[in-house]
Amino acid sequence: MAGVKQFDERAVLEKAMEAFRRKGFAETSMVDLARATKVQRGSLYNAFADKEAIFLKAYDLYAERFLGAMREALADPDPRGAVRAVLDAGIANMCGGRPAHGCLTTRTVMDAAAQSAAVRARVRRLLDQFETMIADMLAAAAARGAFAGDARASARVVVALTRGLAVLERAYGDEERLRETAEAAIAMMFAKPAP
Amino acid sequence: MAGVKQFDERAVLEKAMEAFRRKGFAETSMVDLARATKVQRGSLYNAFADKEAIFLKAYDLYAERFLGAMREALADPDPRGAVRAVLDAGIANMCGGRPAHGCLTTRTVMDAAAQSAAVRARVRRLLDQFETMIADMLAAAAARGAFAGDARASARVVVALTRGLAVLERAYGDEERLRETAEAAIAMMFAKPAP
DNA sequence: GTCAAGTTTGACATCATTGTCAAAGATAGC
DNA sequence: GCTATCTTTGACAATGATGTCAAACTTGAC
Repeated sequence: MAGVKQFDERAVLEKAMEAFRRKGFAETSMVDLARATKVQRGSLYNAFADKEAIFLKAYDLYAERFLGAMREALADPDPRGAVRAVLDAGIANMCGGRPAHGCLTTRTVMDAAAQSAAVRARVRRLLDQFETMIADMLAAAAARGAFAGDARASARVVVALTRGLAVLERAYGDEERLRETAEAAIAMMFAKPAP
Repeated sequence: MAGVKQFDERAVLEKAMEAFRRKGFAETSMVDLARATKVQRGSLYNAFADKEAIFLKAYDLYAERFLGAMREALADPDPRGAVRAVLDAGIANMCGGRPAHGCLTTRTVMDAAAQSAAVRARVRRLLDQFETMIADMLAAAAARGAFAGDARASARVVVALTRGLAVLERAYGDEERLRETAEAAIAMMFAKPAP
């Protein structure tokens, strides 16, 4: 059939996101995307500029959900609980799916083939927003006396930790291990002052 | 010329390592390797089985140096100082070069095209050895009463942190920022109990 | 009904990459 | 010097990717 668009752009981006999560930007070809979305390659080129354009839109979808999940996790007023919830949500995000999705942001950052200015800006923005959300939570806790330390710097540590967990997920594929590591990190970072 | 090998295998692997650090396993082609090593592509195929074989040998070279540097860093008997030295060495490792090398292990772990069993085993072994070195140091410190906590779990946190820093290096390309984040992490992890 | 506009489809050109191979060439050992 | 052996070199086939395009086709508007 022709004449009118045969597919829902949103649904296509959803499928494209799945594909990119599975194999990363560089390793996902237009043929892969066509297969995953059940839309002919030519139609994809007609609807979007190129692979990068599809990626950017799919990534926006991903970022929206990721940040939404993190915002929820950060609702806990106790900074320790909030950080635990953030790490838990991060682990759930990357260990979901079969085979496990992994972290799209981390994979994209490390992908030499995804180093266009637009892509770099996109992932940086997500990391910046993520960091700011955590910093805001910590700053609020500090204002109440529930946290001592530099909110911004500590937020960066938490972001770094989540990135590290994403790498270890790929290396070992062991969710339990990630949970233990996250727990240990929380124990170290929020060590109760000795009485 | 022909008849006898025109190149030093060690020197070739050195150059190959540079190339892999620059672009990662997947993005480095045999043509790239030929250019970088000044050895014809056919000669490379003659001397090694394929790209993966070259990578594995080059990675061994890298791992040897990385672990050597980390062993030195861990000589500091004070666990806080040792962890700082480890993070410093890690940052120096990935920020060296122009453009900065980045972390070869992290990149390889995240590279979907480098997921052969052999490559996976190689990077896992490096991470395991790294972790064990840190755990041993912490266990020794704990035995002297200079560290309280689970040495193994804490070592995993440190490894996770170094992986996270490697990701942030790629994302932001800002060494100073990495140093600040590392410092903040140490401050959080080795918080002095309140007097 | 006709037409303009947009979509689909398959084909095509181009390019990069991998891995193989045969021919040529040089060396070391005898 | 001869020869066996290994290396070099350039060519080649196969594969897979990207992006373009014209032709066929629908549909909605008039």
